[in-house]
Amino acid sequence: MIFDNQYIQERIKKTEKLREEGINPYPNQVKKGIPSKQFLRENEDLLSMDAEVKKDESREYTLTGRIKFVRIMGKAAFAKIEDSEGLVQIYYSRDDLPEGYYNNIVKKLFEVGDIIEAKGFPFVTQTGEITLHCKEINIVSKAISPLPEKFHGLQDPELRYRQRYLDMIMNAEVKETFIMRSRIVSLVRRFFEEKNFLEVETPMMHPIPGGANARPFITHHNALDVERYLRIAPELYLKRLIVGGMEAVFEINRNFRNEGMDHTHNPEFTMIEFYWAYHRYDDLMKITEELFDYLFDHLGLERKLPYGELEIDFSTPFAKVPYIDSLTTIGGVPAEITNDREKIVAYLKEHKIEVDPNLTLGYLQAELFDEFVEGKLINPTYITDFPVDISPLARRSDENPDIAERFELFMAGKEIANGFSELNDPIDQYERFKGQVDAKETTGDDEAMHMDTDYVKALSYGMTPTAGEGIGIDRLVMMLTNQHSIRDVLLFPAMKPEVPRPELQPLCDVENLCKKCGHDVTEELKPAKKGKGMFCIDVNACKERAANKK
RNA sequence: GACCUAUUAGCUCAGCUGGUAGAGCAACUCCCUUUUAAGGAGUGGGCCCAUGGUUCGAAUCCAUGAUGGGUCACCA
Repeated sequence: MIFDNQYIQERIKKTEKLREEGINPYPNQVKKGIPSKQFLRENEDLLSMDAEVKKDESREYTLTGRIKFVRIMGKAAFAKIEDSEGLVQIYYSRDDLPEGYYNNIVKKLFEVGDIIEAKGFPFVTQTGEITLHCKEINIVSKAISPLPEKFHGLQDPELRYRQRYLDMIMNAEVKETFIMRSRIVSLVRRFFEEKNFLEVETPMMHPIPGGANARPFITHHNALDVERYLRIAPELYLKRLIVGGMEAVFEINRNFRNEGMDHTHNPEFTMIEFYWAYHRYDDLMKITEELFDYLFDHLGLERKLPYGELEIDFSTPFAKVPYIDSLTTIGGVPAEITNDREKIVAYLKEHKIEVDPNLTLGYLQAELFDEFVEGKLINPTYITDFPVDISPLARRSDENPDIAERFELFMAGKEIANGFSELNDPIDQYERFKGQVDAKETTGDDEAMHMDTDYVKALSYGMTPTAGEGIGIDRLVMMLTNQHSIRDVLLFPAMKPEVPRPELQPLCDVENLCKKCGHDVTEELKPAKKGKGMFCIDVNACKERAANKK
């Protein structure tokens, strides 16, 4: 049973006791009191009051919050209660409350973890803390589970993620990160709205997974009796909207990828994707820099932020390095190798990286990039002009058909954004999908894209030249809040299921005799392992008895 | 997926080379009308992650598994 813990039982008894006293432990008609910070601010003047006891009994306040500390000193007590803004101290004593209420109710039945309402007037304690002197205290919600230890709080990361609400109660700074996250999302949304982008919502359940290279989650639609795939990216739907005549759209929402989990990957994660007709990929790089400036200005952040041991300089414009150049200038790969498939395979082998030698040049270059370049990109850097064969949805460069008009933005060694001029040639798109389907077959790449003829059909009606980009919101938040695990920027990160403990089996009957010597004084025996019998506690005496038996 | 590491009271943690479990906070019973992680006196509380193995004896040693964390690999 989930309530069989002794501490919970104690608290349930107190809850019953409240009911017996005619007090509802879960009342419904409670209004939020004055915010804690406002209470402290409005009574700051008491601090400079020229009086022996600094107080103002004419002011009346109601505070509501969760009890975090209680200090009882006989007939008077202090407690700290916490609301969403922070802690505030209250004081209550026997003689200020109705007859018997202090001794029998507040002192006995209210405890750390409970949410209460306190009414009274402000005063300043001897140590100079603005405190509410209570004339009335009421229960708002009784907690029957105890809170973790008050000083160390909740440390165990597993419990912090599984019981995030407890983490939030105990670790105030957690809330700060999520407040930042909310502000960032809000500002991103506002930025694009101010640029006259239209926010749209496209399907989360796709008949064909598309828009990225990733394995999807599969679900089933009963009425239609068809498989549906949770979306891995909204890209292909957003571009259908461009075909339909929308010229600037964006969507901020979840993508789902059925892949491994680690400190930068969660099965569901948040992206913004935006599409901008009559623009090209270099416009995207400009607007992305604008977005960062907008965020930093509105969040009041310094342009140089710490990220663990690193310092990241977010000053715009960001560095720009063409993909192939980056292999040499940043990755240190000799230039004569980077365009030769066999040399790349050999070079990778030298560095103890095994690859499928059937991979195309672009994929092999991607191996080089992932291995030698990505981790070294600390300050925000655009890597531009990607190989076409790893960019199946991007438009070819007019100058070089092997290169796509595509960039990715990296910082702290991690990819944050990916954007390109969109491929709007339906025939070329059809061929590229076919290339992906072939890759699926030849190299067994189960993350390669599927043929989406419906999308090609949409393109066949003509799509304006368009540029589109996706920005990983979770990773962006990590960068701006100096968090190193995606789990720390997700309120409820994905976790493996908790395995319930099997019910304890009753101990089978064991003779109360020592297995060695036959001694039968129960107090002098102790059980070995379950079902394995009893043994003497006094080993020497046992040996003696065993010897005598013979 | 590989390797390393952790799992002991509600929480935070001790527990060495095997001898049968400890502290602080929290809880319970008292004392205490300006405390700040309040203080003082006392009491109760443990499937030592699970299952096997070694052993007279395992929280401790070994194996396997579960879950968490870390490193790497995979992955846009």
